[in-house]
Amino acid sequence: MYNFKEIEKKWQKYWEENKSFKALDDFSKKKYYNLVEFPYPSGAGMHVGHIKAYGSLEVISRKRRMEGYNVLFPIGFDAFGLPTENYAIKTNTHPRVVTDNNIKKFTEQIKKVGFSFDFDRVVDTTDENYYKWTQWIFMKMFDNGLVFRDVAYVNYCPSCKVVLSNEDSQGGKCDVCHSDVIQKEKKVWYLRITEYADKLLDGLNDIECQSNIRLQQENWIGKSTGAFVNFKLKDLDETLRIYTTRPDTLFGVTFMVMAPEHPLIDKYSDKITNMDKINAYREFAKKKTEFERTQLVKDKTGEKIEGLVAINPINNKEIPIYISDYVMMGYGTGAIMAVPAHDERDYDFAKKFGIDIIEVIKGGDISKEAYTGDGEMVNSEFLNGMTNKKDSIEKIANYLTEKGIGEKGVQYKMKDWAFNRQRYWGEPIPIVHCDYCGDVRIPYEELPLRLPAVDNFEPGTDGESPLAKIDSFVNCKCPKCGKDAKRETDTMPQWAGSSWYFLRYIDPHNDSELANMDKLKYWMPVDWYNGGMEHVTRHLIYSRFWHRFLYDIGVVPCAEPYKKRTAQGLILGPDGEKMSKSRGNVVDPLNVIDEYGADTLRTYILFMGDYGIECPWNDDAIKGVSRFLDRVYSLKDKVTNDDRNDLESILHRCIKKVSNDIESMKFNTAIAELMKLVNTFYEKGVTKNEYEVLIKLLYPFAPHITEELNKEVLGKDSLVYSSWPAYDESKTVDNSFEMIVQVNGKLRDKVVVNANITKEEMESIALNSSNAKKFIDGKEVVKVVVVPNKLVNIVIK
RNA sequence: GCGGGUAUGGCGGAAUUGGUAGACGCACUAGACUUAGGAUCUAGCGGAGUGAUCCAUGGGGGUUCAAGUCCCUUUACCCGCACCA
Repeated sequence: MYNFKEIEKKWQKYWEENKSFKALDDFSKKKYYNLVEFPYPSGAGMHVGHIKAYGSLEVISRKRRMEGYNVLFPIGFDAFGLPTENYAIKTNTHPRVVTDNNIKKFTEQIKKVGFSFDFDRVVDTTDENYYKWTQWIFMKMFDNGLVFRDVAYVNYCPSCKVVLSNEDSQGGKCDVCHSDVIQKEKKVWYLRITEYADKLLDGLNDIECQSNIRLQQENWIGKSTGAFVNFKLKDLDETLRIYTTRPDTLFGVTFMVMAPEHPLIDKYSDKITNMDKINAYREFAKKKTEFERTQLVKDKTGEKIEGLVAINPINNKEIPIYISDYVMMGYGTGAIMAVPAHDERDYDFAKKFGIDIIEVIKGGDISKEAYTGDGEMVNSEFLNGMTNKKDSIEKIANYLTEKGIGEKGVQYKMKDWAFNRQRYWGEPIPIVHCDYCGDVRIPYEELPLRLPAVDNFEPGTDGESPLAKIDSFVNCKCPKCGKDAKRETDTMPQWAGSSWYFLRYIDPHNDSELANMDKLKYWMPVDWYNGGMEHVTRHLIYSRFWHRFLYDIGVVPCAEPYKKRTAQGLILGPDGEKMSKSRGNVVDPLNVIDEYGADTLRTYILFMGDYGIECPWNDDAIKGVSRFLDRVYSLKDKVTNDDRNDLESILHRCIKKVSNDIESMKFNTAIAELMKLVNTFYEKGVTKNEYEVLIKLLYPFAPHITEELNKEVLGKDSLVYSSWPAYDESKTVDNSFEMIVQVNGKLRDKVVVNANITKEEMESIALNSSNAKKFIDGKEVVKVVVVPNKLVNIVIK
């Protein structure tokens, strides 16, 4: 085996000393900005998954440099967050120390893989010169009315003792510890991300990405259009406001449902005659876990609210009101008009509680089930006879507006971003609570608002931030009135720092602004962003939101930060299961580098399968790649100074295939093509020029060995800024091809023929081929199909 | 329930977008060189058959000169969202 240890060390040193991957702020050059999701520097160090995640754009970056681009390919660390804090608590070490150690370890490991990152632009979200600007953005949002505080039911993890956003508690589980999230009433800070819902939705059109990435974001934003309708409560000066996507079914309403947490219930508790039952039901609903709620979908529960009756504004009919947990307080208005004939949930509920079912859309059999399809409107007075859903909705919506009983409306599934965490290791929220002035942000000159030193990082028993115990931090003067005030002691969530890091790479040491506008104009937007699918409904949404906001206040030059977004598939353990410590199937990349070298590891990870799809690790298969690189190395002794052109078309086809495959992230077939080329060279010999092509095409995957061979065999300096091989389309075709002869669609013969043969010639050669003749003889030839440059199909009877 | 995806040898995976199914690699088999091999090289490698051939891309049906690829239908698995009104 070639001496990869020596070679890899040598070239890593060379690149570092020559600052080979430094991105230049030279605006005259054509730029390319490749971004990979920066790692969380955990104590476990680098994972093979990191290498796959960075590997794609590593290859693209190396190729782009050879294509003459000024490439920005940065790396940094997303270092605030719970795992570090928990580790700090466990080992009684300061999170700063833990973070510094982990970053150091990670950096060493990244360098050992030979990634071509620009290490002069490293950002660390926990560095005060960085989080100063995270706080600055927060304050700008505060100034622009995008930050508010509210008492609400929020996702709360009882184990981590922390409030979670919707994005952090998907599926009802805590993102960090996976315990069941409960709903707790708390006063929390929110970022008004819903105000950007439409912009985030529209912007998706400007991002080149796989359809599932776009779709997931669309679903997460969850826009629906419909109408709000106000129902009067009988004998009360009160309206019950509901949201519906089908206002045209208003004549089919036979009951209404309020969420258990709906405020009108408490407001009119004196009017409600069965309040004891209602309260009992609310208790029952509260106790249900997310799991139970989803399991009992068919079996609706609820209670009729006695004493409150609604009036249908369209026909003044009296409508009973129920309470049920199938209506959520967090969506729409927390109350619905129920149309059992045309909604499955309402149907189930009506059947169970014996409520009338009125058909207003023809087409189904409502005695058996709800009909949710389209059809002719009936029992609906002025809507009767209409068959187009759009038209009937439009008509009723106009009617509602005219009569002042409702209006068109839009709803989103996405909710505002619960933004505070009761934890130490995060950005302090730069807000002061003053008894006289309310919530006041600190002056910009006071940034950064530093994290104070503490001894104990444990949150308080009531889920209080550890910062609350530091009097010197908490007690301060109100920036507005100068009286005694108290600082906010919660910190920002993990996702804050990562929502704008790609901007800081552009100008990482700027201490007067987030980043210089001229530099931003040059580098932004990010040309290509690769990362994990798991961030599509979190980081990707958040960072697009922040960037859109920064665009609106004129800090960045473009609305959408990313031009193109791709995602890699997971690397599974050798057993085909997700890698995890508890399963014991984790592959340590450092061990692989030790045994086979970084070039083999990098190339193998991209060779193992379709880049976008998960694929199990295979300890044996890596040997094939190791063998391949060995064969490339040994080939150096076969290189001749000859001049020849019999491999010309093979070479040009190979350049074309490898170039195209890299661009479409089909790295596995690109590498397969290079293996084929090496096999050809072993068979037919190789000249210096041909060898150079191989070396250059292989370089983005295996840079160390190719740099070495480039120097040793070709006597050239470095491949970093050499040129990417070009191919000539006209030279990719041979002057002869293998013509396929089929009889009734079945392969019967192969004949090598001249490339510029006519269709007639092809036909006659096919008809006269001895193998085909055996099948044709004695039969009638009905038809002959000729596909130029490919095949002839003889149809017989 | 809704939305999206996948199904090809013993394994990971290819297939110019309707035109030679199984590229490339692993594993395996035989041989060569070796004191030795977890090294290297040569040959073979979907199934059946001595063979010519036949069968084969989850199952069934269809369109076509030609289907892994298009259409209908069915099964299994994976992923995302989930009582969103």
